[in-house]
Amino acid sequence: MAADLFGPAHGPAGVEPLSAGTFLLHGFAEAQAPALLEALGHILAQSPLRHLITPGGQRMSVAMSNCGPLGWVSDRSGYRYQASDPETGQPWPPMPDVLRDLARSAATLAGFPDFAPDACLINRYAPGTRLSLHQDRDERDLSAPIVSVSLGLPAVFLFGGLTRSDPVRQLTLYHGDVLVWGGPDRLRFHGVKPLAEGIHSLLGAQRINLTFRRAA
DNA sequence: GAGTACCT
DNA sequence: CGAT
Repeated sequence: MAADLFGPAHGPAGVEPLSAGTFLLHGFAEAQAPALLEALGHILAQSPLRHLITPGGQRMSVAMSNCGPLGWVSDRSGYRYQASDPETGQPWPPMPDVLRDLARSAATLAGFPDFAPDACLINRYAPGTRLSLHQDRDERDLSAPIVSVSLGLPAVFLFGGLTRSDPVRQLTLYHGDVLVWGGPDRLRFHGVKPLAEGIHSLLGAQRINLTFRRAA
């Protein structure tokens, strides 16, 4: 019957609803991982990973870069999106089609059709790297979802509510997983626990996270 | 407008 | 969050 061919009646196979506007696409990017990493190599040769400084003056443990028309940056003056890499003065590298198309198809599967990201934040986690609980609220367009692609070592993702004190769920994100949140969940607090030591067969001792947004 | 994904 |  249809459920055998197309998955269970509650949704496509491999799409796990976590909340009204949040979906975990197990292993959705796994087959594309080599192509994604190839594209990433070219991007990072133009705009290298670097540790940004928070407005409070602290060095972030995550190493970041961007591709696409806009990139997220933080320094002593605050958080913002901008069209050029402050490190090089050049525009951020273009967003390769393989990245944009992956994000778009994942968003569609999660119920957010026509997702057209104009920013892709690239985060590298080494063992011990963490990202404390925060909201993605620097984007002008909050109607578009966030699409998060996990590559390499697994990480414990923290997924809270709409206020900082709401209870926080923990879920492990594995290589190839894609998490999509939007609509009523778009402003949920989230973060990542310190990355555990390990060696991934493709990426070695690191996790790479790609986060696609519609910033403008 | 400040503060902010930083720290204990 | 607070000031307006």
